[in-house]
Amino acid sequence: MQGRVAAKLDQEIAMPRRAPTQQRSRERVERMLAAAAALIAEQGSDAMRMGEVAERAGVSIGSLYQFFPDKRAIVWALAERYTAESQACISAALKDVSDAEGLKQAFSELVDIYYGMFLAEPVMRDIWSGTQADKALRELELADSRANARFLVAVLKRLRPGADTVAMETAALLVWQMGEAVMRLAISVDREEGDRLVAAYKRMALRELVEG
Amino acid sequence: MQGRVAAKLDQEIAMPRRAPTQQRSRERVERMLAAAAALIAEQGSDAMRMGEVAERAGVSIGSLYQFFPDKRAIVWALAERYTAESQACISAALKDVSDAEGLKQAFSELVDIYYGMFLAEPVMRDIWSGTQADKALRELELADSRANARFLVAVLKRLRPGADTVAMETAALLVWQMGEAVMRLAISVDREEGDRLVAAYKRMALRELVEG
DNA sequence: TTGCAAACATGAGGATTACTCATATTAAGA
DNA sequence: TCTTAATATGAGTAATCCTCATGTTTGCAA
Repeated sequence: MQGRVAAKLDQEIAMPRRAPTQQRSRERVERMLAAAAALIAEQGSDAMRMGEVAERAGVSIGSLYQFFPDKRAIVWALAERYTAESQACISAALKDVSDAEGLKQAFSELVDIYYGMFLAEPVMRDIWSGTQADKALRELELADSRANARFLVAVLKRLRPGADTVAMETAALLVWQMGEAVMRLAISVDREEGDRLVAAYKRMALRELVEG
Repeated sequence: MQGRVAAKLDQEIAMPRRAPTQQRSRERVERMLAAAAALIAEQGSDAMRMGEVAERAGVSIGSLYQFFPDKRAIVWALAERYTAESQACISAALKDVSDAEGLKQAFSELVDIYYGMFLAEPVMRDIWSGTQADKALRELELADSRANARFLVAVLKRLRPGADTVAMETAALLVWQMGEAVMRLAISVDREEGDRLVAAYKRMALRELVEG
């Protein structure tokens, strides 16, 4: 992304400049996000132009900047929604796992769901592909991975009560971040190889999680 | 990165617009790359300004564009040098490996060297952190991973002559790309956790490579 | 109902920056 | 020495993010 924006060396977390309080403005903010998502789906977030977002949302450029301090903040807001959704999903899937077989099943399903989302959701794919270049997004992804790792650690503690907690936390975080990397890789090669890579990752991660 | 450049939807591979043939211009190109590297080390490649690169290299902005079609091309040229260097290093380290113990030792050393480079080389760190956002760089990294994976596969074939080649290739590529991801993660958390993550990755990858 | 403050809306314009191009200069071969 | 291709220059172009002065609407208390 972004000329001016990137020049700012202090990449502070991008938050809404002003939270919309009225019904009218809340709807307008929704339209802005929807327009941004559509444009990202069409051309990618780098090619997304603020003027185009405003136009498509039916608002002025000024209104856009009333609620989003800069371009990154829009992408961040979309990313945050995705992480919130997926965290809920992951938490639910792992909540009741109590044995190795259950973990295998749940983890395998989660990976498939994630892979499917990466394949099908251009917006998500674009955002998480560009993650590494943006500090705020990188931090969001890391926080997300840590949260997901905690769900995994909870399961692991039930499976292997005796094992070292720090080692478990390390393994869980590793497994999760590797997963993100594998997804990015898998969607950038042809489908067949992508499938193989995801399957291999699944096997590898499960071995690590189950056997320690 | 960057306004105009990013807007170009056809992200063709960035190659020197004109190869310097005279001694004079070759030296100037070297100065440009050195200036770019210095600026990236200081502020990161996003904050690197073309005008600043030219000024620091002691050339005009026009000369810069004589040899590099755009900003990405400069970063790409630097990245390419790093991959060429590291590939030579990896090839050498794996060339004479013939048993599991040797693989463990060689792989472990390579990971340590890589990790050390990520920690110590701000330019390399910056470039590979931003990799995902730039198609040309992503392709370079993938090509690099594939090349390195081939070295690994050669070793694996010696270790386990009977095993499935495609599975080996998948595992090797996976291990390598995961390694890149782990390095990026490791340098973005505190040193202690980073060390733990790298160690866990090493163990995990070796188990996959040795045991299949 | 009315008045008022705060929230919201607007878009022309400022500022930055990647990149071009017409022109001038230098090197290399005939 | 002459000619041509390579190289050098930097003021100017275009694209785009973001600001801000000004106008409008909403919620609410008197």
